Amino acid sequence: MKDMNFGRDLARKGLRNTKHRAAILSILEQSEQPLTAEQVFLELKERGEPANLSTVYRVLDVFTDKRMVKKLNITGGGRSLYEYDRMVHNHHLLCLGCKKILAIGSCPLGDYEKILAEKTDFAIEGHRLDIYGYCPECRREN
Amino acid sequence: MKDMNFGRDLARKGLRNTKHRAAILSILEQSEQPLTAEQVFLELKERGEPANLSTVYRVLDVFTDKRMVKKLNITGGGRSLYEYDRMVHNHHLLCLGCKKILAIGSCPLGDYEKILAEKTDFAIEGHRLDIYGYCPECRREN
DNA sequence: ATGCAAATGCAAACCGTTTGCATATATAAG
DNA sequence: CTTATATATGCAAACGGTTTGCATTTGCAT
Repeated sequence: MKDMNFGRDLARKGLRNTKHRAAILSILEQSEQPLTAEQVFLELKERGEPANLSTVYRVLDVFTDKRMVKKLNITGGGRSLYEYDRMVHNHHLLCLGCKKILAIGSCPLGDYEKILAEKTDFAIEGHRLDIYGYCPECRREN
Repeated sequence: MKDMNFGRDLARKGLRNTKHRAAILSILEQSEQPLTAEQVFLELKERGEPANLSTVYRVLDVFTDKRMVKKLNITGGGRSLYEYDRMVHNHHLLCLGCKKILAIGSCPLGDYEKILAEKTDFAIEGHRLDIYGYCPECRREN
């Protein structure tokens, strides 16, 4: 967080340092929540670095390829979310009321994957786990 | 499986017994794999009960509402899959090679959800867990 | 400073899915 | 069995998020 140098991060990944890319990376790095492409697009406008929506998609794609950003499909259908990749394995807890998303650092699947690999003879590469429920605030409200 | 009466199942759910609905339910019930709307559409044609694609979507929606079918978003983006709901909690193991999907009856998340509920004060309602890897056949091939 | 590969803007295409409306059909009432 | 009516279907058009082709601009190596 402190003293981020996104230009250097881009160069390290072999990417050109453009203001849009630096801005998008900054937006995602600073966001508490994963963001949609459109939210990134709108935030760029607010920051005075307006970009075309297709540029936003292209940049997010590149970042995803380079493992700088994670693309999430938590909501199931429709739109994707993007979050800054802090290089930790995590999952997400989604509030069905206010739709807020909490990142969860722990993962209960290590042993299970081993058991599953034995049982099925699959080479397990990974998993997706999202958990949903109602957050304390939303529980209080109804 | 034996002696299925889909017309009766439909009536029990308050749905009219049409040939498309009975056929779609039968197709899903007999399928080893979850199917896309288009696959259902094509199979209907093969069975001599051709339906419009929008009808297929509407029927799948109704079935999903009535909990006769589960709508899956395993692949992340793009298309949804539909599977006959056998009323058991399950997860899916997807082969990244041949894309086949295995249903897994076991679920490792019971205790974890309790712990998470305590830690976060969320009321946990459910979760989504998909696991991916390479099946025995695909492992052998490369 | 300059040349070239890569990034961007713009508009149009894309693809899975949904919708409005006219017609056809299943079911309940007589 | 017939009829009335609510519901299901077909068709074509719209939709929403995302992608793409192409002309223009920009970053960066030289």
